[in-house]
This record gives sequence, C-alpha cells and structure tokens, in this order.
Amino acid sequence: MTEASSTLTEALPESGAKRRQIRPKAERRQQLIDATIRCIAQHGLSSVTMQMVTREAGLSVGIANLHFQSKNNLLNETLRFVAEEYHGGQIDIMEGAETPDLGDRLDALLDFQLGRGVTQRQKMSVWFAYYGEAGARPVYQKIVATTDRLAAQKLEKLFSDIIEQGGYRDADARELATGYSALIDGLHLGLLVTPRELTKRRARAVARDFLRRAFPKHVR
Amino acid sequence: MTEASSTLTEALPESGAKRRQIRPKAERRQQLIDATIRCIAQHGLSSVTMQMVTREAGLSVGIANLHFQSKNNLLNETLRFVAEEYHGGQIDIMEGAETPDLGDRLDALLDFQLGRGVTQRQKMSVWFAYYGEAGARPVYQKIVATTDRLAAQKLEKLFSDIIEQGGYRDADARELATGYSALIDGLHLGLLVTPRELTKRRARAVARDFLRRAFPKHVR
DNA sequence: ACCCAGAATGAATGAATGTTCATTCTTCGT
DNA sequence: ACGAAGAATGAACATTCATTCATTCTGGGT
Repeated sequence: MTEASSTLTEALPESGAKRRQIRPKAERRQQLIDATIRCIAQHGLSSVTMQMVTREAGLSVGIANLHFQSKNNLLNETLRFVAEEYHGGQIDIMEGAETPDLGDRLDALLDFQLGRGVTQRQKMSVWFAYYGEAGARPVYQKIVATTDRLAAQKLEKLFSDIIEQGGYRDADARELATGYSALIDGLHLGLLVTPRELTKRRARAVARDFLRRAFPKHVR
Repeated sequence: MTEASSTLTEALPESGAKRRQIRPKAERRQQLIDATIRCIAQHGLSSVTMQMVTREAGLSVGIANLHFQSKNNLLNETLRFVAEEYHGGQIDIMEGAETPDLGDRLDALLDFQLGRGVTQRQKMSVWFAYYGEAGARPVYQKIVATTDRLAAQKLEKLFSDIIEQGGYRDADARELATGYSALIDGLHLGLLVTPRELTKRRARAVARDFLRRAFPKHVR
C-alpha cells in the first residue's frame, strides 16, 4: 500500500549547464508532487503558484499542465498521495503480520503516527492545509474519505481485539478508536502550530497515556 | 472577554433602494469581519476575495481598505476575533465564579467546546483554515499564541484542582490538559471534514469518556 | 436651513497568475 | 546515421484580484 517513498529534499540547484532531460511520465509526476508538498509546507497552500512549484522541481512551467491537466488536479493528486502514504502506513502496521503481540502493534502504530516520517513539518503542513479547505471543497473530503474510513475500521478492529484479549470492562472499541484518532490529529495540530509548547516527546507521552488508561495491561 | 456576539446570518439582499448609510467605524469593522467569516466558511480561505467579502457585507469594495488597511490586515483581525471568542469563552467558564462545583464546570466547558456556538461549521472552518496556513505564517501563530497559552494555563489549573480534590493517583495535570485540548481539536476536525461519520453527539460522548477515565468521581 | 468633515462608493490601474501552444530538443528503434 | 514520436520549454495571452483615489453623499452641529 505504501507508495514509493519519494525524496523530499532534492531541490538540486544544479549550478552548471541545464541540459534538458526526458524522463518517464510517472517519475515527472512524482517529482512535481514532491515539489508541491515542499511549496505548501514553506509558503502555505493559498500562496502556492505553478511557477513556484515548477521552479522548485527544476522544470519549466508548461510541464505541470502536461502531466496534470490543471493546477487543481495537481493539488488533488498531491493530497491523494499524502493521504495514501499516511493512512496506508497505518493500515500496514495495524494489519501487522510481522508483530503478533497486540501491545507491540500499538507501540509501532504510535511510533509511526508521531515519529519521524509523518511528523515532518512538511507532511503535517500539507495535511492541515487541505483540512482547512476541506469544509468548502467536497473534492478534498472525498479523496480523504476512502482511505480514512478504511484506517478507522482497522483501528477499531485492533482495539476490539485488544479489549477482548485484555477483558477490559466499560471499553467501547468504536468510541476509543474515534477518540484516539482525534487525539493524534489534535497532537499533530499542536506540533504544527505551537511547536514551542508541545514537543514531539511530550506528544508521544500524551498519546501513550491515553492508551495506557484504556488498555493498562497492554501499554506500559 | 467575550466579544460582542456578532450576527453571522444577516446578509440582507435588500431588494429595494440601496441608500447609502453612514455608520460608526467599529460597527463597519465588525460587519466586515462577520462577512469574512461567512466567506471563508463557504468558499475556503484561499479563494476569498475582497469583492466577495464586501459584497457579502452589502458594501462597496473600497470600504474594506478604508477600515482595514489591506486584505492581510482584515484576515489577521478576523482570526484575532475568532480566537478571542473561542479562547475567551473557555476562560470565562474555567474561571467559573458562577459554578463552584468542579464537575459542573467541566460539563460547562465541554458544552461550550462542542456545543452550538463553537461547533457552527462557520467558526470551525475559519479556525482550521488559519491553522492550515499557520505553518507558513508566523503572524497567525503569534495571534493565536497569546490567548491560547492563557487558556492552556487555566485548563491546567482546573485539572490540578480536580486532581487534588479527587485525590487521583497517576494523573499529571499538564499532560491531561494537553491531551484534552488535542482531543477537542481533533474532534472539531472530524466534525468538519467527515460530518457523516462523526456526529456532534458522538463527539461529546468521546470527550466525556476521556474525562471520565481521568476523573471518574467528577464525571458521570 | 445650511455646511462640511469624513464616511462611502466603484471605475480604473497595475501586478500576479493559470493556461496555452508553437517550437526545440532527446531518445530510441531501425 | 537517421527520423519520428513525444517530452520539455517558456514567451505570450487572458483573466482575476488587491488597491487606489477622485467623486458623491450623509448627518450632526450651528
């Protein structure tokens, strides 16, 4: 499920000659999506321009409309990529064939959600930039909804397995899953908007505390 | 602390004559801010234009730059208004002279945070539209930071009072406050982006469940 | 009844931006 | 070596938008 991981740091200035290169369509698309992510993170969704994106990618302006038909389409595809990367990663872990112990699986999930990969400012910025517009753009809601629902179901399943295994009373898997997801989203927001007051370390501690209260036998 | 409540529904088409009216500066400013909120909610922050806002307010285009010096300034003031309304409302409740019982105060807080006033799509949209851009705009971070920090402190104080009163073990006020705030933010996000799957009723239940696990003697 | 400070207007302006497409360049099969 | 398919370029175009400001209008003070 997880996409090709895409290098988000290569904005090669390429001082010397700028020889034109021809590359396969898929590669160019990914290049442009990566550049879009960097631009959104740095300048904000509302001030991203095509010129900005193509320059960041080291390509000409025309190429964006060649591979994506319009700016809107490029933005949609960028959101789809980020959503699939995030939700897909979660789903991989929750299905977790490689970690039979349910407590370990929780740990791995938390590490993924608040660890290096996802918590990169870049990805978070993109995530919330779209959320901010989602209220007014059904397209965005639709793109996220698909993978989002699947991830929610997997999480609910994991929680109900844990509840059964631990024999926890007064624990509703659906409610806890909703709460945990919301908590993680909220922590991401905090990390993005007030990084001074909420460190990644503390965010992890808060999330772990939530899980510990819910599943004391599984989380230490 | 809570501002004049502002009517967010009056977009009077005024079919008949359109006689020019002169009104005090403060009133016009509020009128424009209200219109801005409606526009952001309906069209998204990135596609809000001055023409759109002034038409929504039933005024001419020039007036926006008369009372606010620029579009940027109007947007900043709008954010400041929403932030103060939200955080100010919370602070009023948490200081809560009128509700001595701490459990009741928690209830009131939850009602405010997930009740009619705040949860209006309009306000939430605005809230997250700005959050989405906050990563790239230090101005937004600064505007929110002031009231945000104050609200966080009040919440921490309320929680530590409750912890003391209930003699709760293994409960860290700061950590719980961070978690609760994040949870509320996350629930707002869910209500905004996937209203089909998360009802206001269920959001309240989830938040209450969090509080019940933390302070069982105070929340039922 | 009159006046004028300043509130309100909206056509005009210039800058910024998305999109197009005629042209140039690369690559690969033959 | 050659030619064609199509990938890549970027100047040009049309549109949209924030901002300005000369002008009009209003209402309170005298």
